[in-house]
Amino acid sequence: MTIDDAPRETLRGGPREMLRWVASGAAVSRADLSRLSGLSPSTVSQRVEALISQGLLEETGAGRSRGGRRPRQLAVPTGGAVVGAIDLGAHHARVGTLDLSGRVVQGRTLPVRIEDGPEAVLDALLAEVAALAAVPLSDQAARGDAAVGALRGIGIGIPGPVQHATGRIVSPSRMPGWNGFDVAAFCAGQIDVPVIVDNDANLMALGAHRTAHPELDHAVYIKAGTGIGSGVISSGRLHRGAQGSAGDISHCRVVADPAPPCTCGNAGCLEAVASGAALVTALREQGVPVSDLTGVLRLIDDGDRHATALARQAGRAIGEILAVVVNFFNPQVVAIGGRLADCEPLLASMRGTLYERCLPLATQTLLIERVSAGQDVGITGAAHLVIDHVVAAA
Amino acid sequence: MTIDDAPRETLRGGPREMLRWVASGAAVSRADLSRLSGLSPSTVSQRVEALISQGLLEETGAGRSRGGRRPRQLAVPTGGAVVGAIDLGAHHARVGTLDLSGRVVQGRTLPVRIEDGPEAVLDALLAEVAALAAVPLSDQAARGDAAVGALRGIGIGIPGPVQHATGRIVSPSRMPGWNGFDVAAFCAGQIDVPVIVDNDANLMALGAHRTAHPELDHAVYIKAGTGIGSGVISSGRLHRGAQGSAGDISHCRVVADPAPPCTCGNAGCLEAVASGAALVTALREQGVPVSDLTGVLRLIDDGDRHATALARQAGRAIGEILAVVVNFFNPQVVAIGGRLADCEPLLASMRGTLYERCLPLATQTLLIERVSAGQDVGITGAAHLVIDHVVAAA
DNA sequence: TTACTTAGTTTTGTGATCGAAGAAAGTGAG
DNA sequence: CTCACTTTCTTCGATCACAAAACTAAGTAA
Repeated sequence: MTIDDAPRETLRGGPREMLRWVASGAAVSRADLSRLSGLSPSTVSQRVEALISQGLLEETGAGRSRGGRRPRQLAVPTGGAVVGAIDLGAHHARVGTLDLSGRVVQGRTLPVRIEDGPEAVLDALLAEVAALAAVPLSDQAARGDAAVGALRGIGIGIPGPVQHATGRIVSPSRMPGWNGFDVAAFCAGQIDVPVIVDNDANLMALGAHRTAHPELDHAVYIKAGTGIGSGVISSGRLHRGAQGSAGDISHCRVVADPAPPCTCGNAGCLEAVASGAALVTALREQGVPVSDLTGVLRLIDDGDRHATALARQAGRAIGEILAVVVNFFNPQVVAIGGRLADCEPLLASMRGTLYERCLPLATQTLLIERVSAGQDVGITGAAHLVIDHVVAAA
Repeated sequence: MTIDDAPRETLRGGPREMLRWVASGAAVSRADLSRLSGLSPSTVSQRVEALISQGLLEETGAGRSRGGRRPRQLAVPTGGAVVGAIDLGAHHARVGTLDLSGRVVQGRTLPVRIEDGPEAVLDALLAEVAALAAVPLSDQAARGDAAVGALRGIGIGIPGPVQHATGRIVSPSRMPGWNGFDVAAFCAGQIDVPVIVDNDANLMALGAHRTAHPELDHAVYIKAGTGIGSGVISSGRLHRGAQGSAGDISHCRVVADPAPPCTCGNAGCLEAVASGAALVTALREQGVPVSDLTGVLRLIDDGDRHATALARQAGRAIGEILAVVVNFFNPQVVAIGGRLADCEPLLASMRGTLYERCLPLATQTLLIERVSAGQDVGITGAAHLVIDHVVAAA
């Protein structure tokens, strides 16, 4: 099953939002929800009623009084419905199940070999999701009568350009054998739940945004790992653009001398200058024996001159592109995630370039940060995407 | 009176949209409106009733039958309420009144001297608007009993950074004496109607979008005249960003050798390379005696080698920045307006650069065009902004 | 015990919308 | 000219999301 149109939160304080408030601890009682949502107590009561009857929320006894009647505490049921999520990377995939509030129930990291082709890779990952979903209570005693382990949908993040609407992969740089593959259709054939496919950077953006800044309207999240991508939040929603390729800045040209050739056939692409893969290649060409990004990061940590210089150059390159983006889009926050986000020299140069090249008005109140949520950002975003559809439809 | 928050079209087929449909001729009867809006006939009838009673719509007899009952024709009353609009430019201002459907009733171009300071300039322009609004039927016989010439609000476009929320101007490049001036507050003191202030590029974007592509979700409009700005439409709405500075790409750095100094203190800014002002300066430095942009455009038309080369360079510079924007934002359409939009060599280089530097996926279905609406795009956009507020509030 | 707070429910009302039914005003075939 | 059928538009409940008010529940503080 493929889902093409964006979810609409018809109602202020819709079901998703309520679930999230409760799950995050922002709301514990109906009264809290009423205050948060701005809805009247009666409406909230009615809503909560509906959510409870759907098994998406449960009452867990009474809380502390604050000078009046004690609140009836609400919680997202543990062991209830879950969604599956897959965050596919260049060498590893993060797979997990999450409850309907977006909290990770189980997460696992598996090695993958992209070059084995889509069928083999996806088969293995789907099997893992199915296995996780079937035993969501592995480490807890069975409890309650809620339908245990009902898998409501799967979200998949792909490290390359995806047409979200169709679920099809389009000309990926580093995924040989995947071009044109319809991930959504394939998965739909393997497992009978809604499958939503999106770019990994988009999912990171959504996950990070919902986790760290749900209240902000406009944000840009950069994912700098083996490749470079970005996800855009506009008016609180993921902006995908006309073809679903929004945020794909990997082949924007940056000044670099010499301009390194890119897998896309051009030279001087951001990805060819500032991605993890580019750093590895560049160091090797300088005769430094590194095998992968981990090695490069270790060298930088150790203060290696060449590696650090390259990191700085990468930071400037990212900053250069990001400066245009910030001027153009004027977001409230720019956050960088991915493995390169932990590289201090890179981050520092990026920040510097950004402040130097942006309109003062645009950087005046701009937050520039690191994506804080850890290895589960991707699957969190994927889950949110699925939840947004599944719960809204409920 | 200052208006701070964005308009929300709470209702599908809201009053504005209905007015626009009727005014544009897309709808002539209630039945048409029902088909267009997807609302039930009963709802439409009720709505139309309300609009008629507010004097925003009128019935003008019966139309042709199409095999059944004849439709009762609807029209936007001529000589009814109007909004005023001012599109301030570097040397001229376009001033006009528009009816509530966004159609220009009267338009006039006045010479202005920005350097006279905000009070003098705005006083003159407001006086002109007031004069126009007082006699909206100058060339028509008085007709009907509708309140004639009721001015419902004024929209103002400023050729520099504006904090839309407050109506304050922030560090403009080419507006000496205007920095920090609160246009909205000043105007509110002079004339007692809502005043909405925005950047001129934003207004051009809104005007062009509503005129040419109201059905598209994501668009970028470039205004290339004396300066360079852009306006962004995201999800059908003007995207202003965190500080209201979104779209301000004038000080993005581009490769240029030598990098010309910019008024902002940096060098190599897009504005310093590709704006009309930059072309004039550059030609003069080459010893070509031109006094203004008109002269430059004439030289290019005449095939002057230096001027044409500069125009091409400008086109490439704009294309370079636009390529990042297109990759990042993935719009459905990019349109260029302003006086430089008629410069063929510039346009050609821009297009070329864009296709060369963008992700194929992003340009695959991308429309690249010239803004077609003429000198009234700006005031049309301004009027739409005002109407969006005024009619929605009605 | 009394007064006050906070929490949550029930009842009733409002506004936007839809759907069904019907009224108004035609066309066109026989 | 009549009858069947269309198209247009209105009227009249029914529904849905939400709010306001009144009320119950269950506490604290004095």
